[in-house]
Amino acid sequence: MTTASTRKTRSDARHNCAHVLRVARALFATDGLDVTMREVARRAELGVATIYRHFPTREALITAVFADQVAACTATVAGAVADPDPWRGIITIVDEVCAQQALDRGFTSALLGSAATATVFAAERADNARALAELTGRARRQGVVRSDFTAADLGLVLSATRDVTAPTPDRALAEVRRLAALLLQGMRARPAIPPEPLPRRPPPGLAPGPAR
Amino acid sequence: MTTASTRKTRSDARHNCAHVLRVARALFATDGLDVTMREVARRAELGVATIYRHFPTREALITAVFADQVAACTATVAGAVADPDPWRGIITIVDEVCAQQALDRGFTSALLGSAATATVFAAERADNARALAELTGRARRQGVVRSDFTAADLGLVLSATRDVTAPTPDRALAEVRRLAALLLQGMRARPAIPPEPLPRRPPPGLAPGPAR
DNA sequence: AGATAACTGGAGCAGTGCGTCCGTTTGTGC
DNA sequence: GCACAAACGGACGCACTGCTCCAGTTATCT
Repeated sequence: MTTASTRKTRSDARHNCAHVLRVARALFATDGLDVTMREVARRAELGVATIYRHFPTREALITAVFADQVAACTATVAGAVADPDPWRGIITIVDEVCAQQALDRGFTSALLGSAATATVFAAERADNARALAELTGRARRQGVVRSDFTAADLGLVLSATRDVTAPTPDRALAEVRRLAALLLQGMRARPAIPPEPLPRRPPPGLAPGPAR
Repeated sequence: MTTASTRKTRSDARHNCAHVLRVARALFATDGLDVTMREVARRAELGVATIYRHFPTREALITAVFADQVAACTATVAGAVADPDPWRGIITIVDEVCAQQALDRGFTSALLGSAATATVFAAERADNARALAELTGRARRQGVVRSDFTAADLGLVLSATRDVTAPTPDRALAEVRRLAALLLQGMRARPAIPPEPLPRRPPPGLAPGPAR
């Protein structure tokens, strides 16, 4: 690690590394993050040990696979925050991130964290949270979103589109877009209808509850 | 099965069955559906075999645990459909179901289906879908929701609140309510702002995509 | 071409989950 | 009280997952 060996990394190793990355990306995108290492190996037509040589652990593989997508996402957020029109910035973020989520089943799990990946990309998540806070604050001050809108709401929106299940990617994208549109509509500043009183919970005894 | 045995089921067996059901309900509610059978047994202070005697399979246990909650949910939907005011019906459904989802981590997975439970409660789901379709149709015809609103949208709303993660049940409930409020706001009929054009996807090359 | 270090693949290890078997305990009817 | 079927509990089998070991292969440098 400190001193480079006399030999360079063999070309087939480099090729296989990239190949694994490609295959894993495709698998994670279609089947989600809980694909087994054996399955990745099988689809790459390689042995498991080969994968483990390039990516010492499952989590490392996930991190490597999603690194650039997460970076792109962070860039999108940064760009949106820089937008002089905060509302357009919000639209951009929601639109982009939701599209990413719909087209790649693994992406959301990797970024937001799931059972398979505890704390990967925590730093990026924190950065994004800060950026989102600034953006929502500005939007609220400019009065383009409802006055009680917070960064937490925007986070809520982004996690609401988490697992919209649909048979095909096209339909998933359509559904996520639809949901995002509804939510953006709900976020807009608008004095017309008050934020929904949500009155009366009619039949008591509806929720038996945890009984704990 | 055809002829009842001379003996009745032993009282301890009945007691244990109910006890397992109670414990499992509590565990599923707090920890989600992927709780181990061993864990259920441990918490119930019983052997695993005892659980398997009363509930031949894991899925059977889940079904038994959530049967009444699903029934209550279906009843809520039916009641809401019967409401002369379709908008209030929609609010009721969203409110009730979201509350249920927030307070019981297992409920949504059990009803909507997840990795752990493939097709349990499929019939109830179908019934609810029919009811929802009728309700949304009526709401649309009466003009209380945006003209392009469909039953699929309502389903989207209900699945959007799926896994809102929060440290405590209280906070989960608050977040889900908040999300539901935003969505209901977005669903309302309103000519003011058009349904969000969602223009320009600025930086190309944002989504590397599955590369498949 | 030949030496050699790096790379590879599949068997194997440890851990975990669901569901079962069987010897032991216990509630129940007489 | 006693007999006995029913219920119990924990060890066990089987399948699967992340990860490692080691003998065989192969690209690269001279």
